[in-house]
Amino acid sequence: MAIGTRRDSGKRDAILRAAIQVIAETGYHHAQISRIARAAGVADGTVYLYFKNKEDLLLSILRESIGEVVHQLRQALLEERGATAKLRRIVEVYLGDLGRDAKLAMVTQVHLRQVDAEMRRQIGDIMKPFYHLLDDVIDEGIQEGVFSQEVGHRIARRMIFGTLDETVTAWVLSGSKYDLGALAPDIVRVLCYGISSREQVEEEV
Amino acid sequence: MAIGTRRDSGKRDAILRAAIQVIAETGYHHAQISRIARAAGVADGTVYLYFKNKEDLLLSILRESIGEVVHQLRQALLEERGATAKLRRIVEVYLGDLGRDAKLAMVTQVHLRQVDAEMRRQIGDIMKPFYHLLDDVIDEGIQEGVFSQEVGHRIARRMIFGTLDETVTAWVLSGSKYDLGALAPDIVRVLCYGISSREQVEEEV
Amino acid sequence: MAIGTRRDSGKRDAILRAAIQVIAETGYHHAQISRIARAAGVADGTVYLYFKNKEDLLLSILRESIGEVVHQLRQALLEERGATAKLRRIVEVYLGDLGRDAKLAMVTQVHLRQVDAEMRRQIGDIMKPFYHLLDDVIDEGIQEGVFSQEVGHRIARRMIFGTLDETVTAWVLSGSKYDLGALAPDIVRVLCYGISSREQVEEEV
Amino acid sequence: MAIGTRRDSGKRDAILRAAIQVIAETGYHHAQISRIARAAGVADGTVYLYFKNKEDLLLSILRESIGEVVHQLRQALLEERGATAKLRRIVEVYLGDLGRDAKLAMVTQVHLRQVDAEMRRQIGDIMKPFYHLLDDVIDEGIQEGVFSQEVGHRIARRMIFGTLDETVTAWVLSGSKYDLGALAPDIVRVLCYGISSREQVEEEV
DNA sequence: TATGAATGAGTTTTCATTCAT
DNA sequence: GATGAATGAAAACTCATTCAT
Repeated sequence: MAIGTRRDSGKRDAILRAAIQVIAETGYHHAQISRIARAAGVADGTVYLYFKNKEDLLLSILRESIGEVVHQLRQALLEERGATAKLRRIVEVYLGDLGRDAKLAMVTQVHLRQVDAEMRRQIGDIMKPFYHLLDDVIDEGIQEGVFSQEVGHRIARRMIFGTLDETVTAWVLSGSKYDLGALAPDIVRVLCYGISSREQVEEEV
Repeated sequence: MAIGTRRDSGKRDAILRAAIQVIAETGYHHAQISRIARAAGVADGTVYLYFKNKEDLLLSILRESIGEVVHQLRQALLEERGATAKLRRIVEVYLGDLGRDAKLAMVTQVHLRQVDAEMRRQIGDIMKPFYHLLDDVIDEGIQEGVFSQEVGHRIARRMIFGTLDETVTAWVLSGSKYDLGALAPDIVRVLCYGISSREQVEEEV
Repeated sequence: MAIGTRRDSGKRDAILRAAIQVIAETGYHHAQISRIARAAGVADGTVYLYFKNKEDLLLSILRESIGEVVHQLRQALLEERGATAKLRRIVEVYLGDLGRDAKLAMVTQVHLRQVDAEMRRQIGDIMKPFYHLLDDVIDEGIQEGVFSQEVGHRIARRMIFGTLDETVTAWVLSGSKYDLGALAPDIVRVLCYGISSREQVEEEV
Repeated sequence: MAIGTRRDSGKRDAILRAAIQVIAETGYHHAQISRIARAAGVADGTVYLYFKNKEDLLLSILRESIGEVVHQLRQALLEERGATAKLRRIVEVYLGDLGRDAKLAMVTQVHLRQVDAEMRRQIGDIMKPFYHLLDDVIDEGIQEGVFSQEVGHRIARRMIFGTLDETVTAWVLSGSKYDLGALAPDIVRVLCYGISSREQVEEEV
């Protein structure tokens, strides 16, 4: 995503790209710094000129990719009116972005999880802007009256994020063979209306 | 859950229980076999009389706990009529069981993920019976006309599992302070009807 | 010295002896654990069953050799009457012991010093019993009236220890070619009467 | 001492001073060239314009400071008549100079020793002029009849140097809190007459 | 069955030194 | 003379697993 699109510090980008490549192939614990360095065309020590340590390198991948998603989302949401439209856009951008970079998705969905408690906390911090974005849209929907106020913020957010996460992980683990972005409309529908049929809902109404 | 309820081979159970304890405390990678053995009151080598290796020990924890959940669910679902009631029961039992054993939940939700791609595949295999159970209930709901046939099986299953998973993980990471089982009704509602408000749905209908 | 004379834990002694050998040959910083292990006929990991780390291994060498010297000195001093006789015995045992094991002397006099401040503090702690022994003899001499009470404890102790240390170091660095123990009588005389000639002293008296 | 007193090549002096400062604070092995360079206000590479390598930098500190001591001693000894007076002056200048620069003393007494055998040999070479100075005074004393000819040159020199060295090291390690130079008279007395009391000596005479 | 002493493979990180500018 | 980005060699320590008893 964002990584590598800027012109400055070519080596830093090269290392990040190489890291995604190598981690996607071999997993976090088997991704040796020396392999990443070789793939980036730099010496081992050069990695440490740009990243504090291996952990920092991994977190930088997440930070910059999720940062880019959040950045794109902020732009995109300016164009949308209404919480439902904004939620749709969130799902589209999230699945679209990850669906376009299977290697990055492999790293964030699978390998990034192979870390200890301390790193998980840091990952949580990095994800916060995305959570806040979701929360804001949920808030807006409740204000507008299009989202149920009976469903708590937290439950709504966890459903949305849990569904997206499970969807991307399943796509990655199955080999990234189908078009992930194409699932967006169905995902949005199920997030908004659940799995119940219309008839069922009408009856209850 | 299932672990320790049977009377045979007390050492095997002792080792499994010790493993859950030690992994919950220190994480998978820091959970040394020697520490687990000491906690179980056996020698290091004895662990290898009951489990092929450390990986097998970890998978056994998941296999037996998820196996017990599935077993309980099968019993429970016999008492329920209608797909919606069955889905409700699944959520109740799942959240109830994990909510009663925070250490086990910590292991399955957090530490179990810190493994490589090959183990992820095996975890998928272990989870299959649970997925099938979900699929059967979704099927039944579509037949009955209470679940929408427009929503695909896979998307429905991933939404349900993704939501449950994210809910349990959030509970574990926040310190298991509140009653997880108490969330079941809200979770069921959001799974069935989504986050949209009733008024919104009526309008659309 | 003490190392290897006891019958228990043959591997621990083997590792200590190998460490003295390898450190004497290559210096502390170049003495790789794997080389020490190979020289001792054990696996690398075995070293860590007996010693906490490389630093602990080095300190153990000093602790046990100086411990043995102090032990021998305590025994020997029981046989002596008078502070001068005791001082003579200290010098004899000290030079005699180190003079009999050039490799050990090389380690304690040269390589052991190549360590950081924290280890130096620990070395100081290990040397304390030896310093105390010196102090006790100096005290006794002053009581008896054979040692000058004008010379402070500390200065006396530093002269004695500084002279012994410099003597052993010079012997080691020159290749341990002569008989170190044979220097004892001259050393004792210079410690007691200094470098002044008798005539000079008489004149002043 | 000598460092920084000459007007030429300000950078060389700046680097030497910075090196003493940084080594005194962090120890030889932790004193990175980049830190020394930063403290001196020059680039890393600049250090190598003035010193062959890190080892050469360290040896230069010793060479120039001991060189200055020897130079001062040569001047001072011209003013003295008699071996005893000269020895007194040596002790005064040595303890006085080091006592005035605790950082430099820390480097020469503690950190400078943390080096390998090869550097030890070079350190020995640098110390030679000081040893020769001692030897000359001892010679003179024997000629004059004030120093005993029974005590060998080497033993006398090692006692003198060992005592001085141990005294300075103890001062440095205890935090340089007291006046080192003030110890000179007591040190001289103990070097000349040893630790024996006058009564004791008279009896023996 | 049970023990536990012994094994040995495997990798991040630092930092003195170089050299193109 | 001066810079500082880039280099790359080098080693301690952990811990899952084995196997003789």
